[in-house]
Amino acid sequence: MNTDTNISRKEQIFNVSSRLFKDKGYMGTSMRDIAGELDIEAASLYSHIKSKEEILEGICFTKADELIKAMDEVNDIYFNAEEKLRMAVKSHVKILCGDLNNSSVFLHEWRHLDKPRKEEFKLLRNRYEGGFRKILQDGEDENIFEAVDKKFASLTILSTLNWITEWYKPDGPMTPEEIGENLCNFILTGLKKKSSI
Amino acid sequence: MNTDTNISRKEQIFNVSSRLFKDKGYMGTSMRDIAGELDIEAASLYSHIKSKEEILEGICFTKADELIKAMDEVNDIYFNAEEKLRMAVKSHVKILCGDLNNSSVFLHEWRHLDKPRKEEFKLLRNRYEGGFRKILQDGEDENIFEAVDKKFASLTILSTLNWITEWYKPDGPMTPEEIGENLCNFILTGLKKKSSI
DNA sequence: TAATTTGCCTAACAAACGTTAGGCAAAACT
DNA sequence: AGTTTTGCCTAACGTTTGTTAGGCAAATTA
Repeated sequence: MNTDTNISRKEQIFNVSSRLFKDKGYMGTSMRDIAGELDIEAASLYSHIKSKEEILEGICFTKADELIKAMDEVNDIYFNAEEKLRMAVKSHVKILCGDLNNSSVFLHEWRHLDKPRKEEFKLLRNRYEGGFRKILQDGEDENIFEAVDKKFASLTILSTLNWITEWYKPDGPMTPEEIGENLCNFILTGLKKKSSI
Repeated sequence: MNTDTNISRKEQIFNVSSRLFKDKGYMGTSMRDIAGELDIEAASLYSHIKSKEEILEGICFTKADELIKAMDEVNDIYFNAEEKLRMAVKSHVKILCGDLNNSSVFLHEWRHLDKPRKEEFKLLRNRYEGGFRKILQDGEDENIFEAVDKKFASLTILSTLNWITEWYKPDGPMTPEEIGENLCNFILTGLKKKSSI
């Protein structure tokens, strides 16, 4: 029945939680809901975790780290801005699509973190967005991208990418790679200097 | 102090609620929170409304109607696809920016509607998205847009537009009209046939 | 002026919430 | 073998939740 037979109970709790948080929201999901999915009592969860917030924290910060790490790699490996942007977009899409539940929680439920952790999270997120801003700036310096407002453009790009979690279905007609490819083209047609087409 | 002095208490409740729902989510906002903002007791709210859900319903469906009505108008007035798309995008941005709180609730909190109302809502939303799909199809038929997957493209467009509510500030440097204009250009560069540039 | 409606109040409700305490059997170690 | 640890249990806690009942003064209507 449960295919998660060889992963720890703690991981099971996180998996179940991220699914429920995605579907009903952090605030709409009770400890009893989570426990119910695992056929145990709510109180039993506390043998494995410290609090409900710990689950949300774990999900949000793990995902943030994953994205930031991927962005750092892109900046290490590639040199020209177009290539960087292509790879950044693709790995963003890949990370999101590969883990829809956690990604959705990362994108929408972080605001229910308590005050200090929330500020910490926003710093991380801004650092990640900064990665995109920098790539856009590089492209402008290299004279291959239009001069655009970096904040505006990076948020527009991310908005396009993030909405994927709302409609992407793993068994749908497009693979994450194809989606990434399409979105890249869409974004780059808007960004590239017309003279270079 | 309260500039809402000549609007009904019911409207005040809706206004306050949409702000709180946006900031803390529907599930994170209690009737006592709402009442507190109006300096009355939670029980007093029930002189004006039937339930908490009624507030959420009101916000979500009012906004949905507003958007659908605007889309119908666009299709009535304009004829060629590019013009239609420009106007659809602009009125979408205008409606969102003109009422950030309600828009944000409309976009993110609808899933907390109860079962039957939620299904009803999803139908409306799909009808609205259908408006965009149709415009894209028109453009393809008129031979001015690239042939693209309509569902994919319309969702990509909407994702770009909807993210506005996350960062747009009424006192920021750009007006909703300018934003709409920029986003139109961004989207249309990606869509228009290269031969027609 | 009398009657009615409006808009708030206090008090309370049952249910659901996150979490703690203490216990107990089975599994894991020494 | 005896000891410790693990992972669950039941029971309960204090709080917060949406909502109802009933009352009462001020505003509105007749």
